[in-house]
Amino acid sequence: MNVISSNVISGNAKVLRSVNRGMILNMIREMHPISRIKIARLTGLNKSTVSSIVSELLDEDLIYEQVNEDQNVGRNPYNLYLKLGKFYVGAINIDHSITRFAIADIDGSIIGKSSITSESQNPEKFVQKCVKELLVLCDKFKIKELEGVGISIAGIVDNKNLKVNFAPNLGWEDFNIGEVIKKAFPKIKNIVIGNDAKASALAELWFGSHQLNLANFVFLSIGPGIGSGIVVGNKLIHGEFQASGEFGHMVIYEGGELCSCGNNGCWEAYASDRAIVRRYSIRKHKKVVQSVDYMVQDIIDLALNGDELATEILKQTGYYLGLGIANIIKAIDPHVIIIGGRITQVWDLIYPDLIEVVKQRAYFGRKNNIKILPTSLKIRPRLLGAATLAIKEIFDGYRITG
Amino acid sequence: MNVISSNVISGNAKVLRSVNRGMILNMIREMHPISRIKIARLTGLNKSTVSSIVSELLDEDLIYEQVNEDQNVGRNPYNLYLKLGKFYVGAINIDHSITRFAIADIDGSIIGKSSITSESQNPEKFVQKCVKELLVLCDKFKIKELEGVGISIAGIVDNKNLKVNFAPNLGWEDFNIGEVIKKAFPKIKNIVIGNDAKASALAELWFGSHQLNLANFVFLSIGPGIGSGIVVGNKLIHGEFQASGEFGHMVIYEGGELCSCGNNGCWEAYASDRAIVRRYSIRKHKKVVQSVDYMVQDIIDLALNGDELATEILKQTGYYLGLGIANIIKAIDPHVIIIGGRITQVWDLIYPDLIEVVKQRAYFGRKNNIKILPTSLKIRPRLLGAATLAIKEIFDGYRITG
DNA sequence: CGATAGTTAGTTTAGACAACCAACTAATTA
DNA sequence: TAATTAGTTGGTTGTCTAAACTAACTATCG
Repeated sequence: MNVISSNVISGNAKVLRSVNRGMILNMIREMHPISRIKIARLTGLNKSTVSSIVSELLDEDLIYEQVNEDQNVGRNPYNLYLKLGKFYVGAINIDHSITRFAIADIDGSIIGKSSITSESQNPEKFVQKCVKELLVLCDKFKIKELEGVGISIAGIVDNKNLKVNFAPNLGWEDFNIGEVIKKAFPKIKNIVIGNDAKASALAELWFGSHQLNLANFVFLSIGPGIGSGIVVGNKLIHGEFQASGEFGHMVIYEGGELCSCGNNGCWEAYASDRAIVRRYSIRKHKKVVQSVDYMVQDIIDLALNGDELATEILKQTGYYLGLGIANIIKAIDPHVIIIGGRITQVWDLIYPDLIEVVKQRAYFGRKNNIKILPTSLKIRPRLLGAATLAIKEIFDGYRITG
Repeated sequence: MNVISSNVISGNAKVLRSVNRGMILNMIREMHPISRIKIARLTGLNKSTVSSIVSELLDEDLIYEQVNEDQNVGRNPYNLYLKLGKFYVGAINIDHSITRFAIADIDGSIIGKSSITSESQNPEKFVQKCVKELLVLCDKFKIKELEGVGISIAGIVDNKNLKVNFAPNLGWEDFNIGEVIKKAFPKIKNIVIGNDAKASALAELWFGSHQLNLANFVFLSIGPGIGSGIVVGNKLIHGEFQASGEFGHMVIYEGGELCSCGNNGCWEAYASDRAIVRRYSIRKHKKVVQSVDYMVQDIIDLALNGDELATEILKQTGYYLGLGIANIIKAIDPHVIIIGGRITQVWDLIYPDLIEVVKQRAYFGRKNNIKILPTSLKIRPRLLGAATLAIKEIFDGYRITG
C-alpha cells in the first residue's frame, strides 16, 4: 500500500560511496587487524576502491595502519586498526533508583564512570543535573568534546523526536528530554535516546564477547519488570509505537497472578525480580514485603550461600523464565537469547529448569539448537547500551540489501 | 560478531541501477497511473534518470504509457502503467486436505484456478501430479510460459534449499520439493516455496485493499492451527530456522488445555478452528468429535442462523483470540493485525469480545490505535500468497536503507 | 651468498557506467 | 504570445573496475 516505504532511498554516486565506506569502516571495527586486500576479498570491492576509501578513513583519523610482520611469501600487508583515544561519547542510563554516567571510546571501552540518585519529580531539572554530571566526568578525564550522547531509560521512548513517551517507574509522560539536553549541550552532534532493554541488546550486538552470530537474537532484560530488545538481520525492531519486545506483559497464565499493569497472568508477574521477592516474602513472612531492589540481591546472596528457600524460589523462577522464553522462541525464532539482570548471578542454579521447559516446549525439532546464555558484557548492559546508541551514530550509514 | 551480515552487499554502478530501477518499477506497480515527473519528485531522482530507466522498462514490456487527458496548465504528462497479460506465474497451495492451483498475472489477478485432493503418502509422486495439474491449467488458458512458480504449504520450509523441513499435517519431513519441481519444470526461472501463513501475509501486503500502511503488520492465519506472518519494514521476518510467527504454540494458560503439539495451554488449543470444534462438540455431544474442516464451517453456519450454542462458542473464541493478539501486540507492536480464516465469516460476532480483551491488555495508552481487521483479500490468502511468492521475484531487487 | 624468479600487497591510470545539471523541445492553458 | 509543466538531450561529475604497474617480501639455484 504505502510507497516510499519508510527508510528506503534512491541511490546516486554519493550514496554509493557512503555504503561502501560504511561497510569498510565497520569491517575494520569488527575485525581489526585487517588488511586492504582482505577487505577487498570479503566485500567483493575492487582493491583500488578499498585503497581509495581506506586513505580517506586514514585522513579522517578514524583508523590507523601498521606493518604486519608475519613471515609469508610476498609483500607484507598493512594491518588496519580502529583508532582509539580520539572520539568519545557520553552515556546516561536513567533507572528508577540510580542514574549512571559514563564516557566511552568508540570501541565501547569505558573511560570513566559515575552515578547519582535518580529524581523523578522534576524531569527537566533532573536532566539538567545529569548533563552537568556528564560535563564533570569530561573534565575529570580531560575530554574536551563529545561526539554524541546516548541516553537509555526504562520506558517507551521516541528517538525521532527525542521524547520519553511513557516511563511508568519514573512517572514521566511525553517529556521532551532531547530539548533539555540540546539546550545544555548546544554544540553536540548527536543526541540519541533509547529504551534500556533495546539499548542493552545493541550493546551485546556491538560489544558482546560471545563468539556467536547475533544477527538474529533477543536480549532479555530482567529487572523489577521484564523488557527486551529484538534484533533481526542485525537491526533492532522498534515497533510501530516504539513498544515492541514488551514481553513482560504477555499472558502466560490467563487469570493468574496480578501484575503491576493491572492485568492477570503476565509473564513478569512470575519471572521478574519483583516476582521473586513476592514469592520469597510470602513463603518467608507470610506476607508481601516491598523494596524490590534490595531484596532480590539478598535472596540471590542467600541462595549463593546455600539457603534452601531462596534456592527453591530461584529454581522456580528458572522454570517461569523458560516458559516465557519458549513463547519468544515461537514468536521470533532467534538464533540466540541472551539474558541480563541480577538473576544471571545464579545462572547455574536457574539454567537446568529453564532449559528443560524450553526444550519440552520447543516445537519442530529444534531441541538441540537452542542457545540461551547470560550476557557477556562486563559493563552494565543498560549503561554500555546508552554509549552504544551514540557510538552507532558514528558508524551507521546507508546499507544495500538484496 | 559476524561481519558481512547476511544479505548486505557492497555497491557499484550496476547495483545502483538495479536499486533505482526497482524503486521506479515498484512505484509504478503500486501507484499507477503515475508520470515520470511524479516519480522523480517522490524518489528524489533526477528526471532525466527517471526517463532513462522508464524507457528501459518500456523496452522490457513491463510497463506501458498513455497520454493523460487532464486539463492542466502546461504539457500533459504520460501516465505509466504496469503491463498485464504478458508475464504469468503459477501458484500451488498444499493444504492437509485440498491442494489448490492458480495462474496469476503480475498484479495478482487470477487467470484460472483448480484444485485436487491432497495426498501425503508419497510426496514426490504427489508433487509431480501437482505440476501436471498446473500444466493443464496453462494449457487451458493458452499460457505458453510461466515466469515462476510459488508454492505455499502448512509447515516449516527452507526457501533457500527449496525444502520442506517439517509439515506435520502432511507428515512430510526434510522433503526436497524444489528438486521434484525443477525436474518437471526444467525451463522455469523461479521456484519459490513458503510457509502458508507467511505467504498470506505477503499477499495482503502486496495485493490487499485495506487503505492502510502495512509496513509493520502481522497476518494471522486461523485454521486447524494458528500460524502467522510477521512483516517489519515491509519485509517478512523468517526466523533463524524459518520458524518465526508460530504463535499458535505460545502458552497463554500454563497447565491448561492439551494441544496437538503435546504441551498444555497453547493458544491454538483455545482459539483455533480445532478448539472451536472441540468446545462445541463437548457442549453438544458431551464428547469430542473429530473432522475439523467440516465441523467448523457447520458451527459458523449455525451461528449465522442464530444458533445460541454456536454463537456462544464463537464469542468465546473471540475472547481467546484477543488474548493471544494482545501478546502479539506486546511482542511485535505492529501497526495492524489482519486475520484470515473461516472465522472471519463471523467477524461481527467475534470482534467485540476480541477487541475488549485487547484494549484491556494493551499496555501504554495505545488503546485507540489498535487496528485489527479481517483480510481484505477476495482470493484465498494462502493461494494468492503462493502466487505472490513468485511475483515478488519479478519485482524484488536491491534496496538501499538508511 | 647473491642474483633472480615467484608471490603477495598496494597504487596508478584509463575507461565504463550511472546519476546529475542545465539548456533544450513539446504541448498545453491563460 | 506569455506562462507553465513534462519530458529529452548533451555534457559533466563521481565512483567503481580492470589492468598494468610498483613495492616488498621469500624461495631457490648456480
